[in-house]
Amino acid sequence: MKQRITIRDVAKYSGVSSATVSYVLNGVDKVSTETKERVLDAIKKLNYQPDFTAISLSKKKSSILGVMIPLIGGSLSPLFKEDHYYTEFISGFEHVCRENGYDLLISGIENPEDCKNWVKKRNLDGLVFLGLFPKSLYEEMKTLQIPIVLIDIYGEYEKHFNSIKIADELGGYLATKHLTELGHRQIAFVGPPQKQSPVVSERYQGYKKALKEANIPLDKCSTFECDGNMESGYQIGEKILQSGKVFTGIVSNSDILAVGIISALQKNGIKVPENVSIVGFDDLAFSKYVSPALTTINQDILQKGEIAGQILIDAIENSSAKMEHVTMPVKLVRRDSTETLRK
Amino acid sequence: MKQRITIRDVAKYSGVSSATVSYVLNGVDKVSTETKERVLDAIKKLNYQPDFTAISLSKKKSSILGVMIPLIGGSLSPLFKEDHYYTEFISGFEHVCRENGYDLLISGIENPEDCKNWVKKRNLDGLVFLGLFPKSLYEEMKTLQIPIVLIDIYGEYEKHFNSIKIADELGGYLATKHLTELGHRQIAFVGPPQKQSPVVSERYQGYKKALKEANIPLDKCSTFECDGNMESGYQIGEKILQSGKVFTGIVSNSDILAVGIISALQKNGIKVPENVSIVGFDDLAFSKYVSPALTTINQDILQKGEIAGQILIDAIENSSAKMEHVTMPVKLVRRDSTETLRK
DNA sequence: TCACCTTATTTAACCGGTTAACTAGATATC
DNA sequence: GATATCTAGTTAACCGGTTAAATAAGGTGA
Repeated sequence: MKQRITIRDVAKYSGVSSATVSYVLNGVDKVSTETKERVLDAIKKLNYQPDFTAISLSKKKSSILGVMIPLIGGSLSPLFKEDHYYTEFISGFEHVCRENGYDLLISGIENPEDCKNWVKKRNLDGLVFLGLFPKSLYEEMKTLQIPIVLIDIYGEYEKHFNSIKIADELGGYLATKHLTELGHRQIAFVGPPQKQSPVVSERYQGYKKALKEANIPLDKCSTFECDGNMESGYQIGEKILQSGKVFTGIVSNSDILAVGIISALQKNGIKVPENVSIVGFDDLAFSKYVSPALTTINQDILQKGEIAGQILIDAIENSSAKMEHVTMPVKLVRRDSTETLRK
Repeated sequence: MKQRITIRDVAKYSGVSSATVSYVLNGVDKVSTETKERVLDAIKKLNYQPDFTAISLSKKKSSILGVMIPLIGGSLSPLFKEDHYYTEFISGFEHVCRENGYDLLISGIENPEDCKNWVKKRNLDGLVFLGLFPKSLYEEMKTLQIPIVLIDIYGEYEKHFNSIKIADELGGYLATKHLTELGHRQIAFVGPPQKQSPVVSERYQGYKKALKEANIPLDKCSTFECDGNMESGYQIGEKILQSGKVFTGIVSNSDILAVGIISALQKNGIKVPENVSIVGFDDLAFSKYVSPALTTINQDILQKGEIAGQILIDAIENSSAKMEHVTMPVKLVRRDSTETLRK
């Protein structure tokens, strides 16, 4: 069995103590230039690779960041499976992690205890919460001594953690205004229950605002509640048709939902955008290529992931770092799922 | 600063040595029932959580499995961002990991050295390669003493590692046969270059076989090469139109490509399936909901991830485990992107 | 010349577990 | 009754790093 090259091997080879090697490795300014060179030489010659496990143990710092994703039914939320949001976010996050020597651990979390234990057992240095978790979890997290970033979370817990979100209300507003400007006056809003998700609530506020500006009474429109996945969008699409009400415009809380809705409408002979215009939200990678290409509210998810990583790493390495609350911009991207109202 | 509860605290509390606690924790049959109870009681009372970092160091086993994803341009492959394949796989993989007390680390890999060092520095217990890597990487991996699972890899390296793949040739055959049975005789095959990807090559073999069975000379058809992402599919869609040749059927190497192709066709006034029938490959979560819903070759990606996890964990925990080579089934799922050839 | 800093380096304890080797007492074997 | 084997523990070294404290050598100032 091939033995691992340890710091002591390097020490022996270069004729110094292991402490000196460690100092060289950590850039502690205590070592003479020649010794340093000898050590670095030995490291190269022996192809020494530090063992992060040992470093973690003694420094109590793992250089690992955790990405927490809600579990539903014991499995990563169905959303994870179908929503590019997660992968785009993780791509950005991973990039920053890698560039700074951190690794990322992904885990589904079912209850607060699990999460806390997970952090403890792995000595995680930081955490990002990707998705909506029960309140008790945030409560538990307060007692954790590591930086945490909440993504897309509103409410009381913002105070206690770093947070990144987007201009959700503006997004809802822009989406709706786009439709009113195209002449639509019967506009439905589709999304998960606002009580569950403040993000939806924010977007809904924007929706209401745009309706008001266009002098459209709220009672001419309707809100449809559903889960966040495509299947749910499909079902809500059918429900809209069965509702008896006629809508010429739909504001969807996500592209994922929009795709499901469009699928249901088209299956029932309703054409998008000829009969119904629909605006999505997120501008996922695939939204440009579905048919019709989605008009949607763009957010830079990749960058969101990068910022999350930066905030965490900054907080870890720079103890004077302040709590961060970032609100990222949104913009309307016009494609083919919306058009001027036909008389 | 709150101190961590260690095994020695538990030992002191229950009046035994730390070794005894360790034995209890590891189920070593050396401890009397009463002592065991006392220890377990102390663990509960003190809310002791083992430190996996320390365990990793002494056992040289981290309980962490690595998921390696190719980097392109320093960032997780663009495919990762848009292809549900990855998330579905990871969902399955994560599930098995979690149930067995493993965590998963995700990292983009640029070159073989990185990968090897990564494994060393984190003491990873096992690895899954998700995507296509340069040959030199597999070569390097041979020297690693941990179980590895290759996903969708053909060729010489199969011998040295566990592998999971699907019946690719059959898939290509079924997709093509479906089109010939619908009366199509001008059928294009679209996918990444076969030289790069043996998976594509396999599927192409199936395609050829089906054409032959239908007495369609190969030269009436064409192969189009592209990358694996949607944008690439879109471009190839336009290229097909510009090629001057007329195809009524397209076999696409993936749903991702198919969506891009359809997008391009529709933008140019070509209707799917009225003018062109197209068969995808993978049956991703969203393929049911795009318009038209994709006829495609289904594979169970979630299960693929689960099997990958099982193979790794089995190999880690059971030293007598043999090398595994799994070929998973495929089946045609008929939806709306294909129809009988119109005269 | 002596006391006092600096600087470069070593020593050794520590992080929180595991585990081989040892021990003491009880039980079995001949 | 002497010896071997089991059982239920303990001791202490070890995993591979870090780091506070000790040390040795050289340089300064009075």
